[in-house]
Amino acid sequence: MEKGFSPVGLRVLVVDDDPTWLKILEKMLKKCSYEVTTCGLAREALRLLRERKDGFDIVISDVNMPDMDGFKLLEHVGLELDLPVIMMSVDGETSRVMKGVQHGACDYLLKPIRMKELKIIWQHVLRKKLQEVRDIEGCCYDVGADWFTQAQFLGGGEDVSFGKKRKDFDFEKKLFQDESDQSSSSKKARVIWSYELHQKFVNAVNQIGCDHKAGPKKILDLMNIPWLTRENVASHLQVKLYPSL
DNA sequence: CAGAAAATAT
DNA sequence: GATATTTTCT
Repeated sequence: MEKGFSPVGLRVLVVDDDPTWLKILEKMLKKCSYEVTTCGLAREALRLLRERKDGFDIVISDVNMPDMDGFKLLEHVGLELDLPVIMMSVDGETSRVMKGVQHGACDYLLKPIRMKELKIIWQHVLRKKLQEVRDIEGCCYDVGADWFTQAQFLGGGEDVSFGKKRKDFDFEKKLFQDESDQSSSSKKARVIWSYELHQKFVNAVNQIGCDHKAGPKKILDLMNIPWLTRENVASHLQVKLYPSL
């Protein structure tokens, strides 16, 4: 077991596409005397992690990022590096939290995040290390298929009435699909058109001017946002230009 | 590739 | 249930 484990200097990698949160988290984490590294792109994070194997102790990542689903990142990290990963998002939607945990997140934080919560994240690092020791010492786990029963229980948790077997079944079906199908290739993350982003959009449209045709392609180029797709712009354009339809 | 419309997700 | 965003189809 680690003799002198200390939360001080814990190497934390923070991943969030929102630069504001990145700054805030960095500041908070540093106050906790952690060593902080931040990055705004999931891919970048993955690159850093691969580049400096054993260079971080824990990862804190936002769930929905435009360039890559946070779950995918979580999966890769857990698989390739076996580091504890904490997921975070603004909403506490049950299905997503569940998904995060199922995919190996050691914790799920809700924004806004408080110091209190960050101060104790080192426990996950320690816990993981202790767990590894146990595993090595040969402790057998009964990997019973109880999760299925539990999922059923959780699924019906919000609606505890009988006679809804059909619905429950569908729910389980979805869970299964999550586990198998897209386990490696997650769905496209939704783009959140923040004021800032919309601003860039408008800017681009203006730059193109009234004389030229402001097609999604050109707008996209002018916005110069790496992870944004033409479709994203197209749909946004559709709504902003023909609000009534 | 652009635009409309249908499908989903939040 | 309304709204926001994605996917599908022409």
